[in-house]
Amino acid sequence: MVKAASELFHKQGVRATSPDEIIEASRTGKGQFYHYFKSKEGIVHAVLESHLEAIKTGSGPIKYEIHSWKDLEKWFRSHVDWQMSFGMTRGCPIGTVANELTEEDELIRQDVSLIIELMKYKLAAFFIREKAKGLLRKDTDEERLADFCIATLQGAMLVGKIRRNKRPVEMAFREAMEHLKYYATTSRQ
Amino acid sequence: MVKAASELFHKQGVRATSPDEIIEASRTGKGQFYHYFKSKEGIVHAVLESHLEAIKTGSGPIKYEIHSWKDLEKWFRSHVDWQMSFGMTRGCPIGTVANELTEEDELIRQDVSLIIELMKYKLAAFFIREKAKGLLRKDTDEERLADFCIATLQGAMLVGKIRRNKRPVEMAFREAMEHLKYYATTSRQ
Amino acid sequence: MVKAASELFHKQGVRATSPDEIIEASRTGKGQFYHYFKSKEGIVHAVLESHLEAIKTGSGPIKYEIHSWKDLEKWFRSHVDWQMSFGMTRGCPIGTVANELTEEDELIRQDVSLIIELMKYKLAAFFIREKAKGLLRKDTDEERLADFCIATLQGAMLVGKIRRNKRPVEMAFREAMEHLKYYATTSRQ
Amino acid sequence: MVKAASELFHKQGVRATSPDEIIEASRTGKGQFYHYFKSKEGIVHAVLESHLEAIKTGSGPIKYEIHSWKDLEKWFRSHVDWQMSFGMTRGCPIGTVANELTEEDELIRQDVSLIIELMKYKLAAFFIREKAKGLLRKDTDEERLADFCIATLQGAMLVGKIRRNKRPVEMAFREAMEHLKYYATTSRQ
DNA sequence: TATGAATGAGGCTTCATTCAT
DNA sequence: AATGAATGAAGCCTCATTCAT
Repeated sequence: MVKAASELFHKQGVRATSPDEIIEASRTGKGQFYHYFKSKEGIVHAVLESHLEAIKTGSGPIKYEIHSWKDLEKWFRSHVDWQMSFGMTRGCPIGTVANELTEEDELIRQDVSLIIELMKYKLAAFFIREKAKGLLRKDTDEERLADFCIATLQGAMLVGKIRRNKRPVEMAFREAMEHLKYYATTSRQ
Repeated sequence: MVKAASELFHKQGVRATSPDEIIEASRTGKGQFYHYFKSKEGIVHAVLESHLEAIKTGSGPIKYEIHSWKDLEKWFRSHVDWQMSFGMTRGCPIGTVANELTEEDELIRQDVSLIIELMKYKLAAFFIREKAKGLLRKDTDEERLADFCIATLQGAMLVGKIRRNKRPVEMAFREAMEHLKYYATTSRQ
Repeated sequence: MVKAASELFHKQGVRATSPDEIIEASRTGKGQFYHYFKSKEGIVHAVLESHLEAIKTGSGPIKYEIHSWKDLEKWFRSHVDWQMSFGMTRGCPIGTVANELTEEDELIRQDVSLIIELMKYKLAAFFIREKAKGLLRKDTDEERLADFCIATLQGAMLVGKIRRNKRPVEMAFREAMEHLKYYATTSRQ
Repeated sequence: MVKAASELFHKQGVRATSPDEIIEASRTGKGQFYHYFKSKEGIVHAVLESHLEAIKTGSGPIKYEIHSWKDLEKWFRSHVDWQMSFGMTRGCPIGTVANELTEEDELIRQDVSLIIELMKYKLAAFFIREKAKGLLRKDTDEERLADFCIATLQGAMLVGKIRRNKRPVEMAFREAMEHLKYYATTSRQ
């Protein structure tokens, strides 16, 4: 059920997905839905929790355990690959939900915020370790780099969907990587 | 009417905005709406056209005539400032519309795509001019830089909305600027 | 539409009547209902307003212009007659709505309250006039008598419905009339 | 469970109370509910039986053992007091259930009818005894007086709830008492 | 006995659009 | 050009009840 919802939210957004549609896709009854999730917001929450879990545990198509520059490259890469598997018709599943937020959806906003922060710390952890190893410039702000990665990622995927084209995504990712590596290379100087 | 719709779409998204709401906000009648815009899609199109126009003509809060690094900095800066004026509760108005696209909305997708491309060429134009002046590394791919700018912009604003915080936006922008300037500084070497 | 709703509310109560049922009974469309009445509460309000009007103008089956003891008798009498026309299966249409009120229904409560107050003053007016003519004991509290009439009326009709029997209604009304007339007769002493 | 249901029915009516609500309020499971009461009608029946029992045995807040005019006064009085304890937001619990009856609810109607008849005979018993003692006019119809009491009671409490005010209740009760006592006083003549 | 998952009909409301004036 | 009444499909949710454990 959560899986069906997750898929639909990713495909067409939260607003465009009705409980009925989720119910039909998951072959259950109406009551079941409202038995497990008090409301539509409830299932959005559940879907986001499942995303959080996927990032934590490394299930899901994207691996967040980054231990080398190669891994980071792969992290970017797997996003494009995944997006391409949908013919460039979708963006990031989390970004898609996030973008639809309004001031009313404070609870959901917090869920998304938590996910973004987790992503951020997973990335920052890599930079911190690199710095500890002396492979990164001393004056690097690791969180800043993580924020930068996430922004580029989210934006690139959105543009990819808009343009239905992987090129801008790859271009943005390449520039981002180059920028990040610059911190590494110069550290060796 | 288009203005009212634009405001509502930015605030709460397209799907969450009903023709009735637009009609009420613009103090018109139902007939008017369907007279001028054949359908809801019609007004989305009109709103996007108005954004396109705003970018072209430089009306609107963001200036796309970039003639110096200062201007580019200002371009980023004015996005955060604008976002802050809504208490960090909204993202980019174009990104917000774009995000809700599904495979059905091909026409609207093209409208958004056009806007993104315009933005891109406005940015690329700056890099091209800089290169022409010999102030940018010869091997720079100007479009790539433009793609990178737009991705970072869209992503950063989205994260800003998610976190309800300007910090990650500023951080991402700073990194992006640093990266871009790197092309300039090294060009002097 | 209001008429159809009024009839259904009287027959089965407000809660047991769905907008759909009203819509079907009045042969309109769903949208029409919500176009005229913002909500179900809206039509309850409208129905109550129509009752208020009926009392004010004297349309409706009960006449509130009471100018003699005969009229008062007839006022009671016409209530039983009306109730009998439904085979003693219904109570007072206003009481029926009133009884379903909860603390949430403050607006509706005020509507009903207004009707009851109108009924009260129509009745009190008669007693006042009688007193003015010297046909009622000087120490009579006219409002009190009116309150008493309304209470007996409402209670008797409810009991009539419960028992499906006109007897208790008539009995209660007879006692009430006797009590009221006592004020008149003793005034002659 | 019956107690929880009774409370909820009194507060918001039968229709507005779902089995789920009763189950939650009584901290049981769904199965329990349908095990003990075959249906929602079943628990309404049980609640009414508990009211009947309360009147028979004199448990409950209202005493029906009336042996003096003082007791009768107290009978009326305790109703207002009880109603006031809910801030004049509720009517008579039996009247509330009764009001929602439709032609379908024949079984429940009979339950309520039985209660009303019991109330009636308890009251009539007092008048019969008074007459036997020669303290009531010979031509008094005791049942009629009882019907009158119950009607006034039900109606007054309903009006009290409508107006959220104890005054009309007290006024109606005072008139009723005066009327009843008139039978006693004149009997002495 | 006891628990709560499962069911699907139906309740209230909004939506996008068309029609009549 | 302008107004808002009319339409009915669909959206979100609750209800009363049954079933499986």
